[in-house]
Amino acid sequence: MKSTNRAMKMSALYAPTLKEDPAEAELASHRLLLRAGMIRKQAAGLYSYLPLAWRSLKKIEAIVRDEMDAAGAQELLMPILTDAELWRESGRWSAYGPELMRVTDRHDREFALGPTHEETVTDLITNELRSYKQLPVNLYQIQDKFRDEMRPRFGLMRGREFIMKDGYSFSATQESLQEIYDDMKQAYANICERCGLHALPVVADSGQIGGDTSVEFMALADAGEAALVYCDECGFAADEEAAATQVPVTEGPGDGTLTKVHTPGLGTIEAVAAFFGFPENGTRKSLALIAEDGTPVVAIVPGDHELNDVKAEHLFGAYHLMTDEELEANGLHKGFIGPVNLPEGIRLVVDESLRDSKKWACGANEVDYHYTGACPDRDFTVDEWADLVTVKAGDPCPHCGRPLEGARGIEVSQVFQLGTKYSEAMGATFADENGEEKPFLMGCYGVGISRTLAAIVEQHNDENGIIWPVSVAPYEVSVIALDKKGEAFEAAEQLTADLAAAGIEVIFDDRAERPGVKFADNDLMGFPFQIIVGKRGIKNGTVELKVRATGEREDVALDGIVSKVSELVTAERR
RNA sequence: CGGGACGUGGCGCAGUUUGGUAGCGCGCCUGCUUUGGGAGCAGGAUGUCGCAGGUUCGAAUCCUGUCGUCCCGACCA
Repeated sequence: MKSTNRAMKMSALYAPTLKEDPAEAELASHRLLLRAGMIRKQAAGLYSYLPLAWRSLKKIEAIVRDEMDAAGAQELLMPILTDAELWRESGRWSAYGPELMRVTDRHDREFALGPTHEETVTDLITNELRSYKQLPVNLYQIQDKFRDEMRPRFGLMRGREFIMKDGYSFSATQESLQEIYDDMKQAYANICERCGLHALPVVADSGQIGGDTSVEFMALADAGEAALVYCDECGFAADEEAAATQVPVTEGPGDGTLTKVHTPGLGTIEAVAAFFGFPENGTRKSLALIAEDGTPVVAIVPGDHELNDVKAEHLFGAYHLMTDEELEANGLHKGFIGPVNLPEGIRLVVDESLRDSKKWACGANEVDYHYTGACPDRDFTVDEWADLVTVKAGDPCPHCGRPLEGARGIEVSQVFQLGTKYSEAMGATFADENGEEKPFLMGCYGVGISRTLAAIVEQHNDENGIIWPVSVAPYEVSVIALDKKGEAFEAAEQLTADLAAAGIEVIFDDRAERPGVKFADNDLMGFPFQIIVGKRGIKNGTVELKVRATGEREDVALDGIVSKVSELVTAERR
């Protein structure tokens, strides 16, 4: 089947643009996609993709398919509706919680609208893949996914229905899984690059197993929901919540003898540091909390750092900070908590970074008093040393020691080594070389297609609208006819046809609008190259070429414009 | 789910405090003029004021309930 490259007429295009910012949109991507007539909301977290957006989405999908196929993955398509039985087998019917969209058929049989397809794909292959000789297999699909988000937001960024590429690999050995995982990681880096996204592969899981078993690709953007730290020097990057590093600490004031200091009303780190004339890092932050099992705990981190919620949950389960009543019941005083003279029965857990520090400035467990020179083992006993801090910008890189940069990011994709989690739960096994039944080693690999679109807009826009990278632009070139008829209009019409014949994706702004309206709409929609055709230029045999990204314009001879634009476009197709 | 805000022509908003004939800008339709950065003049159409009850002679406005949307937080492509 040969596809014909047709030019689109903007007079017929369904892309209702908005002059004013929609009240509901805050984020640049959300606002601009709405304004450019590319998406419309159906309900919270549910969007229609209008023709322009759909073209861009199909281009992103094409890039993803190309990279997947090149890496040896095979595309298939599984049902969106998935049997509840499968979810019960894996334990996720309950574990997934209210986020799973559930439906019931006329026979009262339960189903879920797939939020991801580990169960379905495992069920699919389990009867067919019987031998290690058939492995590995790597399958993927691109389809709509459903998640009943507690808070859909930011337009396409977090929807209840969204387009995802989800892939799953089945291996006989860890080496094979690792190999596919590495290939997928590389493919994902290529995808971001080809979509014009500046993204970092970020360690997502602190890795109890060790090594990198999950990496998220974060498109850097201030609007991103995730905070991350990264190192420009060695390329290390980690989710702020997952990052682990040795935080440098300064010693507190004093000569090292335990000294009680009257600090009336100084119940904050800031006030105490100021009082001693010392950096906040020289103080110790003590937090009182109740672990999931009810144990009262005092957790201590360097004064200028925060307790990491995720790490704390690993240690204490579903913990909570003590309320005022609980503090009182445990004999603790808000603002003056510390490791010395801790009431009986309170477990003391301290961040690793403080292990070698011998002169602590900390609360005295007495209202209006602090200690300086408090020393572990001599003045108090630590029950457990653990990694507790939230790493922040400026902390040393765990690999090379240089200061980490901080940034925010949009998680556009993730690769993950699942191991035998699902295959074991669902009894999916194969026979190995020795005829022994073993659970498959699985990996899963996801790309948020619709989110990628939003992330691209987030990174590529200015006050006038979207600036599409050529590789994902709905049209590569727009031809703007300034006149509604006559010689110049006909020249524009002919030029459009010539560009289309040259294999360029072109849209012809033939609307009976004033020039200002056309310029504004074309900028808003963000076509990378605009060719402006007016009678002024046509008289001299020229048209004007405008590059959306730079705003540069230049007059180009009409008979040379097709080859010139072809060159420019081809150079930037990826 | 907790906290906050908001639902008024297609879009953006005023009007609600202090109840009394529903308004503005943009867009839309018609005509004339205009035509290289969101035109001008003239004329015109479009609203059960989210929904349901209630109070009142009278409700966009007050009360109760309900639905929806957005923002902040806990989860995730």
